[in-house]
Amino acid sequence: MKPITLKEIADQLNISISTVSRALSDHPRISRTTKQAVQALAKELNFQPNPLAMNLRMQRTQTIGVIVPKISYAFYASAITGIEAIAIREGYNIVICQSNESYEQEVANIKSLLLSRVDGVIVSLAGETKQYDHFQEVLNRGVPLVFFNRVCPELPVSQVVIDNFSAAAQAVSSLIQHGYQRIGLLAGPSTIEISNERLRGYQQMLAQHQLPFDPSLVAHCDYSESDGYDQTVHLLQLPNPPNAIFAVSDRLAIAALQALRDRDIRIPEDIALVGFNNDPVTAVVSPPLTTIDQNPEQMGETAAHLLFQQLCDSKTDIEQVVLKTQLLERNSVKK
Amino acid sequence: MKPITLKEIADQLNISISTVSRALSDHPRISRTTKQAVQALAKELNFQPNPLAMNLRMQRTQTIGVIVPKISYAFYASAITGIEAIAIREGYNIVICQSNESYEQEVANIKSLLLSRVDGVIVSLAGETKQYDHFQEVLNRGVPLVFFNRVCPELPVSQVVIDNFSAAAQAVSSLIQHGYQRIGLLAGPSTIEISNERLRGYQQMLAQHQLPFDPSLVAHCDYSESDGYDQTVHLLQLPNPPNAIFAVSDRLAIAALQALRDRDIRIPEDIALVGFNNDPVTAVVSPPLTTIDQNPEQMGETAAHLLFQQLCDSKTDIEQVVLKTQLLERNSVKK
DNA sequence: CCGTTTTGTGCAAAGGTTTGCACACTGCTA
DNA sequence: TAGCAGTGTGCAAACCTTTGCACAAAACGG
Repeated sequence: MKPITLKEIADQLNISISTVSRALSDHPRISRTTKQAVQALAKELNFQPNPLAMNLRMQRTQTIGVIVPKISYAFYASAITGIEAIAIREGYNIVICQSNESYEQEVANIKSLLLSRVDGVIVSLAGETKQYDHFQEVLNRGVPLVFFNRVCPELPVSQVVIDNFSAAAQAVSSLIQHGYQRIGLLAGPSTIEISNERLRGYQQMLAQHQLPFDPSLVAHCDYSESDGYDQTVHLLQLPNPPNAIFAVSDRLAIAALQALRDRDIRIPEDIALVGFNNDPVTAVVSPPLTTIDQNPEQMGETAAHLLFQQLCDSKTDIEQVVLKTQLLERNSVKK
Repeated sequence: MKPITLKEIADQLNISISTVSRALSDHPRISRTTKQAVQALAKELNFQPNPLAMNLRMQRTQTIGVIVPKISYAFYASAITGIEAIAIREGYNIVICQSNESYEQEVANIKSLLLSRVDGVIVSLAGETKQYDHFQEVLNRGVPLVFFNRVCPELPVSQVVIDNFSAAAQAVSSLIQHGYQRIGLLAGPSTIEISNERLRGYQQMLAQHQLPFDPSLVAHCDYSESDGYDQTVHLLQLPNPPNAIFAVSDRLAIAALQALRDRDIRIPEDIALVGFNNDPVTAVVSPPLTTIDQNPEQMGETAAHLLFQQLCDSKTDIEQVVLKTQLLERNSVKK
C-alpha cells in the first residue's frame, strides 16, 4: 500500500539511488542496460516519484494559482476550464481561489498562494480592488503573473482582454441605429479598468452620433444583482428616463430585466436592454437578451499560454493580447 | 526577497535550528527567554515556515481534494463555497477538480489527487460513473473520503444528501393536487443513485394516488441540455403526451422550457413544469419555475465537517447526513 | 556530597528527490 | 608505460522541517 520510492528500486537492483534517479530521467551517462532494468522495474512497481520531495528539492510546485471574483459567474467557470486545459497539458495543477469581489480576500488569496509556493499566478481583479501592492509582492518574488479580463493597468505584466471600448461602442451604436437615443448605462465599479473602457466606448459612440452625454444616465454598480436592480429602478425614476439600457454585464442585465418585469415594463417595446458576456442565462430568459459574445474559455487558455511562456523563459517580454468579440442580436432590442 | 528559514533565525541568535523550531511551536522544554527571543525575531523577519518542507516531513499536505461534475453548475459552485469556508477555517487548502461527467476524467482526477498526496477527498459523482474501484483505492491508502449529493451507495463512506425520495414525492404530489395526472419525468442517468431515488419518489406518489405508472413517461437523460431538450421532444411526441413534466434537475427543466417555448406550448396553461435545485436561473425565466429548493452551501459545509471529523479521528464511524429541502411553488404550475 | 530528577539545548536522522563531484575502469594515443 | 579522454556509477549535499535521543548543567533530596 505504501507508495514506493527510488530507494526500493535501488535496493532491488543493488544499485544506488542516484543511478536510479538518473536512469529514470534518461541521463546520458547511464548505460543502456542499467536504464532498461530500472525503467522496467519502475514500471512494474508502478513507481510514482513523490511530488512533495520533488517540490522541495526543485523549489517549484508545478502548480499555478488562479484568482477569480467568483466561480459561480459563468464567465469565470469557463475561463477556468480553459486555464485548466492548458495547465494539465503542461503537467501543472491549478488551485482556484475566489476573491468574492473583496479586496481583503484577494490579498489573503495572494498570500496563501505565495506561501504555498505556486509557480505562477493568473488573476482577474476583485471589484473592490484599487490598490496593487499585493501583486507587486508577487512580482518581487519573481513569480510570473498574468491578468485576464479585469486587468490592472499600472502593473508591468502580461494581460489578455477583449477590446472593451469597441465592444461597448458597437452595442451602443446598434441601439442608436435601431432608433434608441436615450441610453442608460448600468456601469461597473469605477475602479475596474474594463468597466471604464466600456463607459468610454459608450461615450464615444454617443458623441459620434451627436447625441448628448447625460451623466445622470450612468449608474455605477458593484457586480451584485441587488445593486443592479436598485440602479435600474433609479434610472427608471429619472425625470427623463432612458428608453434603452446597456448593462456592462449580463448579471446586471438580468437584474434590470427583473426590475423592468416587476414594473410591467415591456422589453423591447417600452425599453431596450443589452447585456455583456453572453452568459447562458441570456438565451433562456424572455425575451432572449441581445448581448456581447466573448469566448471566456479561449481567454483562459490564452492567459495560461502567456503564463507558461514566462515560466519557460523568464525574460520574455510582457504582452497584451486582445481577443475578438461579437454583438449577438436577439430580441431585447426592437428591430 | 528570499523567504527566510529556521536556519537564519538560528544563526542570528546563535542557537540550533531545533531549538528555533521548538521555540516556535511552544515546546515546554524551551526556556521562556529563548522562546521570547525566537518568537520576536521570527515576527520581525516575518518568518513563514516552508510548507513544502513541512509537507515532506509531516507526510501530509494540509490540502483536500474536491471533485465535482462541473463548477459551472450553480449547485456545485455553491457547494464549493461551503467546503472552502470550512477548509480555510481549519487551515486547509482545497484543490478543485472537474470530472465533466466523465468516468475517465474522474479516475484521472483521483489519480492526480492521490499523487499530490491530498489529506482527504470530497466527491460528487460524475454522471457516467458506475464503477468505483478508484474510490476503493483512496480508501485503501487510508485517505478519508466523503461523498455529497451524488453519492455512492456501495462504498462504506460518509455521505451527505437530501431526502431525494421525499423531495421528488412532494413535487409530484403537488402536481397531482393541482390536477395534473399524466406526469412525465425527465430523469437523470440511471447510474446515479439520487436520480433513481427521485424516480422512486415519483412512482411512490403516483401509486399513493392510485395513478398508473407508465414507463414511457420516464425519459432518462444525461445531464446535458441537449439531451434534456431531445427527451422533452420525445415526451411531447408520445401518442398520449404528459400534461406536466417533472425534471430532476433545473438544467433539464430549462432545456424542457426551451423545447416547449420553441413549440409555442404555454406554461403552465398547456403543460406544467417543475424543476429541482432552485438554480438562480429558475427565478428569472418566464414563467419562474416551481422547483425544489436545497442549500448546496450547507451541503458543502456538512461534507467538509464530516471529512475533518475523520481527519481528526480516523476511527469515527461513517455517517449519513440528510439535509432538508423545500418545495418552492412559483408560476410554472397552475394553481 | 553523592545520586537523581528537572531543565534546556543540540546532534542527527528522517522524509524522497536531484545533482555536483569524485572515483574506477576501459581503451586509446604518444 | 605514462597520460588522457570517455564511460558508468556512487557519495553526499542540498532543499527545510520535525523530533527522538543524548548530553550537560542546574536543582534537589537525603
